[in-house]
Amino acid sequence: MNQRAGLLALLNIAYAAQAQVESRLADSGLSLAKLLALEALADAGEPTALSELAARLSCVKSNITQLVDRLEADGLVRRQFDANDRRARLATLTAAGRRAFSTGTRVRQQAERALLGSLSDRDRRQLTTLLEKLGRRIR
Amino acid sequence: MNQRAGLLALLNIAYAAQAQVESRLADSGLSLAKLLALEALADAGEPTALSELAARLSCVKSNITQLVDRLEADGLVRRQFDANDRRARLATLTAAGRRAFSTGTRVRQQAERALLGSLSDRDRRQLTTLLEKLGRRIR
DNA sequence: CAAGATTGATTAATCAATCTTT
DNA sequence: AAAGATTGATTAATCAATCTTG
Repeated sequence: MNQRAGLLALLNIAYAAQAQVESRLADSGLSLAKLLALEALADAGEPTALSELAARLSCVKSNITQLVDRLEADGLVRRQFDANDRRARLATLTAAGRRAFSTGTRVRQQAERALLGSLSDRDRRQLTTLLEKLGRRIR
Repeated sequence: MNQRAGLLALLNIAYAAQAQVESRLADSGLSLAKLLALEALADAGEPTALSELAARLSCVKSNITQLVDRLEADGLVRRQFDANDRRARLATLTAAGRRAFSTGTRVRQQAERALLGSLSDRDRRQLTTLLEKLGRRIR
């Protein structure tokens, strides 16, 4: 994409920043999508229904089905049955999943500091404010 | 994703903004990826090799192959042979492609104004400056 | 019928491998 | 061998349709 002003500038930067983080995470066999799912599970602290996971990650259920498929294939997550509702599947972190979450989070924070650390405190505050304004207007 | 500070805030806003534009474009049967390809062709003003297109859109060649497949199926673009280099394929806009480019661009600009127009001139200048700073640091 | 989850199709991007032409 | 393009596999997301259970 171009570096023209406006929306495309925002998209270009965001995608470039994400690519940067993804490439760091890839060294640990993770993607940002996978890491955020692990984080949601870790935050929940207990087996979590896939539909609940979809809500927390604000995406569609079928996306979670496939993401959990891949996480399960990686051995980071396990599916369990829900004793209270036999329609539901619960996802839980495995030991490897907890390890991946903690190293992945460290990697992500490092990459994030490398990116946003190039801004001064004042610039970073300004950026946060502007993104908040935009965010309010969007949804 | 969460609305936590930092990188994720940037990604959330960017994705939301893009989704907004995509949904407007979808009414005309376009996506942002397709529109940007049409724009690159219109800007070039002449039949353009797919590898050249990949360079202009800064993506991988195989992506362009498939994007042009879809644009060709939509009747917006045609592949031609290159008389000077028989390895190359040239993409050209059809009449429908030129029309789609012009209406799509109007839709995009409208959507963009609806998004960024919520910011004051000063805020918009600030945002541009900050994105430039970030962009310099990233690549 | 509605909720939970899955499956299949499609878009969009990547990478690796391949095929043709230079 | 290198350049241009394509193909096939994979990740990630969406939507529509389906199946099971409530």
